[in-house]
Amino acid sequence: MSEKSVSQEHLQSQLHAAIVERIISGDLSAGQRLVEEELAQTYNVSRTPVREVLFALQKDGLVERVKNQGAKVVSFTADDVEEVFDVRQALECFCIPCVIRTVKLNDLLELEHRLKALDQGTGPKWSEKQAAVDMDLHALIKNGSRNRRLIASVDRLSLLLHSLQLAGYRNEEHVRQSAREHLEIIRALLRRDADLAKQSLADHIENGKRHTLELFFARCNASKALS
Amino acid sequence: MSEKSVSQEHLQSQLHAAIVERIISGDLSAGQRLVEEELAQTYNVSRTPVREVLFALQKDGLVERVKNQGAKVVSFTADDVEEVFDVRQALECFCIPCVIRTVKLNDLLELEHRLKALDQGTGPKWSEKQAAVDMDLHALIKNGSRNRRLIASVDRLSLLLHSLQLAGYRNEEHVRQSAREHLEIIRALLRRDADLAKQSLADHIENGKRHTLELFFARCNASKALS
DNA sequence: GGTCAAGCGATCGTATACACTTTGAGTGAA
DNA sequence: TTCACTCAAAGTGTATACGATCGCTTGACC
Repeated sequence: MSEKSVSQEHLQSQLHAAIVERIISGDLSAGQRLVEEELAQTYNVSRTPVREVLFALQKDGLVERVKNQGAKVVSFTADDVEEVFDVRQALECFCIPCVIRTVKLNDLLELEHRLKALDQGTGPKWSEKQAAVDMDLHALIKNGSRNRRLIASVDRLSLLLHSLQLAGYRNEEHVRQSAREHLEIIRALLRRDADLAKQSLADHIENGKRHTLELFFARCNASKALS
Repeated sequence: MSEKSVSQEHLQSQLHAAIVERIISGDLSAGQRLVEEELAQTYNVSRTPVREVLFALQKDGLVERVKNQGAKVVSFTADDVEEVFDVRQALECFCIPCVIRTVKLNDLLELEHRLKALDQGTGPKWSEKQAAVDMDLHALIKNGSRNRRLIASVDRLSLLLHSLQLAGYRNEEHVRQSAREHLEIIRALLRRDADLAKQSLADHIENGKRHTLELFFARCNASKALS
């Protein structure tokens, strides 16, 4: 009540955001138990809203709950990573025909322009800008579906990947390859070539999966080495 | 405590099942308010588990909740129906390549056999048997993906359709057409022809969407006529 | 007569209290 | 030593109580 500035609006929303943030930032690591009473004290609330937030996080796939045993942050396996990427591929590729019908030419051209501008230069915020293009392109695709359920599903999957710090990081070679793939997708869309765009997007997501799995295994081995 | 026989196992699970059942059976109709205290009294429990169940149902997409205003059974629009079918199409078609790799020949042949047996005869439980084949074929496809997240997503979507009593019912002409489409899909799978199987499945789901929308509009007009 | 604000009831959000389940450490006997 | 059992501690599941919010009605004022 004292340090919190905007404690007006729905404890649960704040709590949810706070805990998601802690999971995504890695402050709460995979497998860690989430004891209701502890969280309640941490945030100066009762167990009731904490329980409901844990419930929501379970449905989001960020925590696992076992009856009478409580909740813990999910631990992903390599299979999980594959599954998430595959579902994402299924959904995003499905968007393509609708995207081709509904996308605004200017949006595509702008993305293409930003990509070309980034092609040579390696300015200060180069990789952040690349990541921004990546996000915008994928947003353009999923939003192009005009299907709120599909959009929500893709967002859930993205959240899962973020929660594992398995999104975002790429080494320069990966980023460059990714950029080339983005350009292919955009050009296929510009040509209204649905099949090519689908194929390019599928390849792109498949590569993303491969890179993520490498990162995943690298981390696994790192943590094994510690023990 | 008195009339309930097996009140041992987790109130929430029982409650969840009970309320889902009431929504699917139509006992709780679209748009109907779900007041926590009422439900609590109906089932002789406190508001606490009721709240958590409503929370879960919201995440399942079966009820809508507005802060400080409570929950009500979702009302579907035609757009919602389209969205659900489209996502299902995206997911199930994506399964095909994996299905072709992993499916057991006998399972396909058995389905084909059952379909052929149903082709002419119009025995007593004819349409139930057709519906069973339908379910088994779609189960075979989604399970063939070996992707638990994808399977869970498809199941959620099916639950949504069931909740609107928009699944299951078909007139004889629809059922016959559906059976023909099933046969096409199975034959494409038997030939290991992924593209053809995808196309057949996509067409099949598209037709299902059309029939469901007809049913949906028929019901809308019927309820308009009442008012 | 219409409009807007205060009051009221219904209902939700949160806090607290109690009951039940699970876990694991400790004890005693084979 | 090992196994089985007991029992306490930790933590979840459920019930109840209280405070907060929203929509509707009422009544005064324009």
